[in-house]
Amino acid sequence: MASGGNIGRPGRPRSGDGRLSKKVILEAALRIVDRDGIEAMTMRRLASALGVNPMSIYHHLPNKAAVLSGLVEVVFSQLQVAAPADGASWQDQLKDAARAYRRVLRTHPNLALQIVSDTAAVSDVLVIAGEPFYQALAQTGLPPRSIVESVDVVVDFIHGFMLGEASSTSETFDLGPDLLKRVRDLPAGKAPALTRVAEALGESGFRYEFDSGFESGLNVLVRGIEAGI
Amino acid sequence: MASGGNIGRPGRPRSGDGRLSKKVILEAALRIVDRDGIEAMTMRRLASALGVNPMSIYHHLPNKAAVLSGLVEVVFSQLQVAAPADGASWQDQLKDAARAYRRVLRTHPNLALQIVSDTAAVSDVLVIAGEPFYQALAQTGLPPRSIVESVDVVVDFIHGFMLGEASSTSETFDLGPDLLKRVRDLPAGKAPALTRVAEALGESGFRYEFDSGFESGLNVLVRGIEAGI
DNA sequence: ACCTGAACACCGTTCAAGT
DNA sequence: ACCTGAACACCGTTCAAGT
Repeated sequence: MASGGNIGRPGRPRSGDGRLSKKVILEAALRIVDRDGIEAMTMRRLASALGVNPMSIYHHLPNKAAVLSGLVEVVFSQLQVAAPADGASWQDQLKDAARAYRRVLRTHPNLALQIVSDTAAVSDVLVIAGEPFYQALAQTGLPPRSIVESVDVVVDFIHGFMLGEASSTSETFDLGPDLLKRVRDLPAGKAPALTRVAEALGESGFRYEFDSGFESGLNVLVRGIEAGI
Repeated sequence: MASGGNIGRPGRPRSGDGRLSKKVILEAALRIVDRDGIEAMTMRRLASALGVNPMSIYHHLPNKAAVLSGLVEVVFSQLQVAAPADGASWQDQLKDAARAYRRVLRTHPNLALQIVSDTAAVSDVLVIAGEPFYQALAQTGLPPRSIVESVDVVVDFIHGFMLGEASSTSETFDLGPDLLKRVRDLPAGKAPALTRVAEALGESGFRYEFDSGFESGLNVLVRGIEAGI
């Protein structure tokens, strides 16, 4: 189904029949990025994954940058926010929009850096991806300018958060023991406030949970927006 | 001064005398990144900027990744927050810490992506860079766990913000006309809330100012943290 | 100890040629 | 119109050799 009426190995067009297209190229590229990381996505490896000459790709996409931008578009087009439950508060709608956005980025962690930094490619789709955020904030009664600023701070937070999350592998990022040790090795009095917090939390307390970290960030943001109304 | 008792062209050791060192290598690398961007920083170009064989660098730094991580450390070591004015509220201290952090990243915009994504290199210096944030939040009376979460949301916001700012060049990012056009080209009813905001602001209203965007983000965050006390 | 030259296994992309 | 092969100007890094 992925490549038309193809009876060969699934998902991989038999060389000769399944004509190359932007769509199949980007699908193959995304597969490489997801499996082996962004640095593995070279034009030559992409071509060989497609069973094709490296130069063939250039008939459908002008260069490597266009392939990567194309991937950003593909991923963003997958973003779907469930229509908000009718009775939901704007606070909950805003949080749902943020969670949906995070969910999409998490599906392709190896692409996160590209997504978050390829502003050109993003802004093409952002007018659609951003709608749920505007939808939620429209109900606050805030002036348009404040709505834009509120969306920005939420999106910036998500981007920053995703960078941290994407560069880690496990669900929980265990910097407890490591951080505690580093803090203790510090010249005395160099970072007293951090030291006090670290000692109070102890080893286990510093274990970072991405899910709860994300939620607590959302809480701060929502309350901050509320306070500005 | 940059390279010891050197009488040759300033800042550039005469080949032969000024022995290579991690320090001079990183200084040259940072110059390349600042001037020509991160992708221009190749081992071969770095070597030629130093007037040296490409392989010589490997005697002081194990590989290219180490050069880039080294740059992150160099930049972070420049971070200095002025000691807080004695009467300053924790809110103002937190904002000052954030502004100082942004200021450092802005000094090397071409390195922003690397800084924000090289978590390993960052965390080495973060125990020191983070202190002003902990200092400020210690005065809130929040429990240690909440302090950590508050620092995280602020830092994540700054990181996300910096990505947007670094990938733009001018002070003000003028997506007004462009965005308005794109919104109007949208299938009707596809993004009503965004459309309403965009029309209300008009072309000029959408002109994005990074400085005021950053400040309004800080305000939301500070008020959100206040509300959690 | 520090530096080098030649070499290897890659890159992205141009260009002229094939069907 | 689409695909290809050979070639160009690069990469990062290893290894053996020089001082």
